[in-house]
Amino acid sequence: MKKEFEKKQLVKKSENFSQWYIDVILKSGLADYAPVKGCQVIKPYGYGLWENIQRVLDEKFKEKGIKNAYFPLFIPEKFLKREKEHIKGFSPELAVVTIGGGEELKEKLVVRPTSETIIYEMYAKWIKSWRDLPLLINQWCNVVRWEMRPRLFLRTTEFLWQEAHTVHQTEEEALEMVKWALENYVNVYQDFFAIDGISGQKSESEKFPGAKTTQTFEILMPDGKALQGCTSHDLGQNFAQAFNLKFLDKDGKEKMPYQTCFGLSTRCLGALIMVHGDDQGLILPPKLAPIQIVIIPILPAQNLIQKAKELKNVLKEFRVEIDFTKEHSIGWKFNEWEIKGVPLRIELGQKELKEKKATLARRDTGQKISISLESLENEVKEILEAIQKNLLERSRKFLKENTKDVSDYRDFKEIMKKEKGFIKAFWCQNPKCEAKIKEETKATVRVLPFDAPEEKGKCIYCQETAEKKWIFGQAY
RNA sequence: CGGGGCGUGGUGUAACGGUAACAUGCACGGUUCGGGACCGUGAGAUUCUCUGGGUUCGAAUCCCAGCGCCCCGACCA
Repeated sequence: MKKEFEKKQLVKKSENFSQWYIDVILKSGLADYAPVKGCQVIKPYGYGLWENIQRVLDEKFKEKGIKNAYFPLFIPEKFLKREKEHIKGFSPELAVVTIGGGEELKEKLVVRPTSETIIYEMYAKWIKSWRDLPLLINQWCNVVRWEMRPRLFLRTTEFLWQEAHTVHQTEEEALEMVKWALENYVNVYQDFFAIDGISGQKSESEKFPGAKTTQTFEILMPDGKALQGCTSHDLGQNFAQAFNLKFLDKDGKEKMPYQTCFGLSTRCLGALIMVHGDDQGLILPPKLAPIQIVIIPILPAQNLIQKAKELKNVLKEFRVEIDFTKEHSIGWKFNEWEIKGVPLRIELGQKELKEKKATLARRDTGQKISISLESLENEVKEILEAIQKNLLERSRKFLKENTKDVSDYRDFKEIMKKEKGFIKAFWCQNPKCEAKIKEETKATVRVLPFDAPEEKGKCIYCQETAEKKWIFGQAY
């Protein structure tokens, strides 16, 4: 009896983090393993989360004038080869179609790992005049990258994302877009995911293959490892050159435009799961939760069900679900909805009904509060906001507590061996030091924070002169 | 690609070389329900234990080969 009971429990987050991560995804119904290695099925509950993220981002893109379009899944291999860095970066992880309709293809087709090349091939055709710029297009799609070591959400062979590709007349305008895109992501992470991180620039070795510079938002996971939350790239004229993008400017001269691209993938769900979840399961921030409130009638009594329906109506501005099921005990239901991470639970029993009250249970703190039914709507609103805020604060606190200023390489090694986390340290920007540090500590340069002050210091590794402190961490 | 683990009802497991069992889940009926309740009935492996060989009177079990998945590394805008 006891044994079976325990089997249904999750592994403790603190005891076996990676097993907990898998358990919580499978048991909460976010996703399931697919029959193909490295591939997963995103189940309705997980897809609901993704849809909420899509909705938020899509709205912001449209406000900015970015329009959605769709480009093909297959990319002629030769397109990818046009930009040297690009093909070098992606070739190890490409899936390639060699047979079509039963016949060997003369020109192999790559299943897109990202769509720069096929999109820019089209852009070259569409852009003629300065009047065609800026060209601001986004697509929601799937991409395939044949990674050796897949992990649910974090690195699946096929994943979903959004990739925006913009073309501008001037470099200033392109840089403004790169900045806007990153800030937009950061805002979404903070306001909706309730996750804080560090935004800044990638090192030469870590940037996107083919980009001039890459900006990113680095998030710290509870196990001390870092996760890149999104990317925003300044492509300069690299691809414009490779794909022969030109336009006639107002002055009648033919010019080469400047490009950017930026993306966010379903990997962000991995961050969401890890950052907020606890031993009981997921904890979803109210703004993204597919179900914000679950109402549980303690008994399947008619008057309780009736009341639950009334309450749902009162709370119609929220995403509410009533648990009508009769099969399970109340304890079972509580646990089930906790695994699913629903931010707020409303318990409704005869006791509450008699007192014209409801019992509210917060998922983030476990706290139970008795609320008068009359003021329910306002109270619920406030509590959901409080949960959202609390989650962000927790994330901030964790980030702060686990970002350490280090000047001695011995300390650096020690920290990376034990608790990990972010390390702030001077780096001379020599790739050799970067490589050595990675070899010796598994940590890589994650990001140069935008707010890093100009200072005088010595590289943590080689002791040569360095001007900025970079953030190091072990990456997912 | 290296190391490890595992392939048996949907899931988790069991079975000395002797002819697949238990739990859970599922379906139906009933009793329950304030933190993972219970009773009864039933379906579900089924050319039976991932595939292909071998040993044997007899293989889920032993041997060989392969395949697959998971975990840990290496790799990874």
